[in-house]
Amino acid sequence: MPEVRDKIFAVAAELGWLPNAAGAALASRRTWLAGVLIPTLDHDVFAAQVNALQARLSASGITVLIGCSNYDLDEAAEQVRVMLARGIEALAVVGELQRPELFEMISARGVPYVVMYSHAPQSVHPCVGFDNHAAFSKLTRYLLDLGHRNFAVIHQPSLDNDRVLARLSGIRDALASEGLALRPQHVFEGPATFDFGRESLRKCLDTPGPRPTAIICGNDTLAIGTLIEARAMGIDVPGTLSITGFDDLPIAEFTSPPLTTMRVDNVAIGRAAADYLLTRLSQQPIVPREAFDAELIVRGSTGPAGA
Amino acid sequence: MPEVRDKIFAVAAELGWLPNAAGAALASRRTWLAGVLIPTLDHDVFAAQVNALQARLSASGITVLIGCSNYDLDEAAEQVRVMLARGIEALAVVGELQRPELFEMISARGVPYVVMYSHAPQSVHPCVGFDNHAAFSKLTRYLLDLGHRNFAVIHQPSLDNDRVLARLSGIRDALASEGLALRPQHVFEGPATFDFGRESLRKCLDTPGPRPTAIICGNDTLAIGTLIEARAMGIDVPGTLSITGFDDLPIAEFTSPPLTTMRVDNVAIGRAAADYLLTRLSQQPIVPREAFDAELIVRGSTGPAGA
DNA sequence: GGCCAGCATGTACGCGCTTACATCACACCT
DNA sequence: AGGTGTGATGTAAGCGCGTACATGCTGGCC
Repeated sequence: MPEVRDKIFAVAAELGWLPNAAGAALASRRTWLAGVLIPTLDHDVFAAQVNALQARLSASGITVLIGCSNYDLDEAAEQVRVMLARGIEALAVVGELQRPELFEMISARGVPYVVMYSHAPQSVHPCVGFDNHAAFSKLTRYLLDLGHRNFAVIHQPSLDNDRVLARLSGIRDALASEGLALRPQHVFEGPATFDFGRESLRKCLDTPGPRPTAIICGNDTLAIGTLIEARAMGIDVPGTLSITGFDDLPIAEFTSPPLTTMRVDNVAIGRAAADYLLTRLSQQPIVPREAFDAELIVRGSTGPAGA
Repeated sequence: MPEVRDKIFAVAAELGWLPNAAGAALASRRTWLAGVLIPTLDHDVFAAQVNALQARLSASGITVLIGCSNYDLDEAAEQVRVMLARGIEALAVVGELQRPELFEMISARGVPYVVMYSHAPQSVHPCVGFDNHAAFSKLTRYLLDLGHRNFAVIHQPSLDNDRVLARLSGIRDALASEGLALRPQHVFEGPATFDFGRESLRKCLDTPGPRPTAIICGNDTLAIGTLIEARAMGIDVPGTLSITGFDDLPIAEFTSPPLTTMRVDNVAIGRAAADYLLTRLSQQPIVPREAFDAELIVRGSTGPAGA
């Protein structure tokens, strides 16, 4: 009767007793803890991933420790250090651009890990995510096919951020394939806020020389800011200016005009990351890396160049 | 030289050693763990609070365990149980409507706790939040002063949710003070999505009898959905219909018309909750409950009735 | 020079649990 | 009837730390 144990636990719980996890961890050398390292919870994208990952792992009885790096690599490594000290048995980390010691620490302990969100084809790490470079190439390709030749980019801080860096090079490579390049004055880097999008558009249009006919934004927030400002300035979108975003926020469908953007299934990514770690934990054969796709959602904010 | 210890730790860290938290916890009877229980990470409001709380606590060397109840009271109690088993030394929980055993468990262990986000004046629990009832009374009062007499409400699920319940009664009480009441056909309860806002507006206007001149929405998402649909239906906002939200999402400023809503400083709430727990943990005298205020942000989506 | 206070150093116990192993009882087979 | 295997039950060791206490040492004082 193995259920006896459960009965004991049930009655003990009624008496207010709970097993002490520290004792159990020490004795069994199992903590049932996993970690997830993200830049911040303040982005829907990461919150959705973490939520899904946590739901999956907690269904398997494992508790997840959430660490926020605030986009700081040293902070990220430090967070992993404390997670390791707490005995995490698996780790999911957003982005593969990390201090080397981060990966060394977890490898030295034989802790299975997975890089979430980004997926560089030639990465040395197991990844569950999509190819940022390919996604932005596809997006740029779409605009090129629409006849655009003059581009601007408004993007979030690229420092230490492989996702943003990959997106930029995805754009640049697609342009280069047509012999085109970005004018430095047409590249704006700053906080991912509505205001930065607005302000960048104004600066962009104030720049002497040929105006861009398409603006690629690093995410929907920047794109919506740009859209707002374009509207305020009386600029015809997409008539004289096409604008794209990334993330497909729920609101993107309802801006005016509706925003052309790209969609990534963050819930699926979080779930897949959890599943990967779970199979690693159960010593089962390693499943091949899952590559997600960023889907282009064409709406009203983009159109033919010079229409 | 107490710094010797630090040197040892530093050199040990270089060798790849990390202190085992389970061992430390067992021996010192301190886990340096705190918990936070929220409905879901998928809402900016909670994500912001958790982010702030975590930042504050982690600065004091304490790790926070995040539990998501998915708006399920049993799940909430279960989450607290596992947190307790893991040895949390403090707990912040969103909402005071919880299974009694939840509070019993933490009280039995003498674990300090605080209710976040909501703040009922006569609550038996320490609270760090704002008064949902008062906030929606204020909002309703504002609309009444604008001459509105005919209201509709579109709100999120109220089951087991003290915040939503308090909001509804705040509206009802304010109306009652003018001898008014809500027609049941003008109250719509459903998921907090754009779509539910849109669909509710359509149903609302299809309802025979006098049409409302003002619609109070449970949050900005519902309000924006309503706004979108009103626009699509060619309804003049605020000319023939006033619409209000709650949360003051960044986008609220940029809808057309801009959304009248209420703002709550969720970062400050998270921080204050952390501070409260920290002082309780340090055995210092208990500071008085902090009551936050929901600030009314009047924008273009509201105007005089029948203007 | 001896004594003790004060500090540095060393040692061992125990936190609460898991688990491997020893013990025991029982039944079955030869 | 004795031996052996199976399963139930009991026992004790030890996981990796913190800490309280014992021990050793040094210096200052009478």
